[in-house]
Amino acid sequence: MSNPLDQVFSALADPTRRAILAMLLEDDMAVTDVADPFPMSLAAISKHLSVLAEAGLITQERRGRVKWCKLEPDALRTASVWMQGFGQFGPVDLDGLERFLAAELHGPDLPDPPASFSV
Amino acid sequence: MSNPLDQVFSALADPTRRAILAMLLEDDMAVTDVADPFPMSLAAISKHLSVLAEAGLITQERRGRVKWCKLEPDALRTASVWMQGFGQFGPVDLDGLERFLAAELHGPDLPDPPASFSV
DNA sequence: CATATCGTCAACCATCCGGTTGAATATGGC
DNA sequence: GCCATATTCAACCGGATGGTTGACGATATG
Repeated sequence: MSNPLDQVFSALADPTRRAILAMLLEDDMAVTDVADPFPMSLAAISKHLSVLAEAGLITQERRGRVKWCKLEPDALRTASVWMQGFGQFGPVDLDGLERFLAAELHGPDLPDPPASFSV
Repeated sequence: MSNPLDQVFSALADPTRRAILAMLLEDDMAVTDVADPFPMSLAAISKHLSVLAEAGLITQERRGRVKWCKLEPDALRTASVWMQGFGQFGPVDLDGLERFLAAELHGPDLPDPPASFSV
């Protein structure tokens, strides 16, 4: 699965990983802190972070004994460009955003992380 | 996996399915014709089409004994909106497009479908 | 009616995925 | 040196995925 689009899309296909990205949008975080709001083991989150890192969606820098995770939003660009081949999804489609949030918010499953960001 | 973002992203995570979408961008097609360029069974393609349909990325309409597959690019909008939360990937990022195509074209694996569209 | 075409269904298989647990490997602080 | 903290590793498990094959139900066509 070396294809970068494969990696990016399949990384994004998991709600836990999308939630992690949303958290990192607010600030860089240590692995332990990323794991905190999730109802699963630290090892599981560590694996999720590896997937995100291999897709290029985050980078991880070890400083001391803590490993800092940093969002790399540029990695979304290839995927975004690919999708744009199917129509123009302008950056400010507020209509679509509204419908999307409406559909999503009384939605599922996930824990409770940072709020304000849809998973 | 009822979450629509889960469905869309994981549908997009497979290169065969992305290739199918690219083919349907040019024209509606019957299942058999979709399957033609791929080195796998008709049943396999039929399953891929089901995945795409459940994600809302295509619709299928049976007319006579042939089932026509039609692209539904609107389904990409929720995913696109989600990604836009991470930065502004405007609809015309030609710089990114160029890098992306360069990286992709001497790329992988897939059969030979319609060309002109990166998988 | 007989036959060919279109597409799905069902069973099966190998592999991947998301999770667990427990042990192991740093590194930091006292 | 000793203990706690931060993170990964390794083995395991159940369920999803992507593919195969063969049989089947519809729909055209001669």
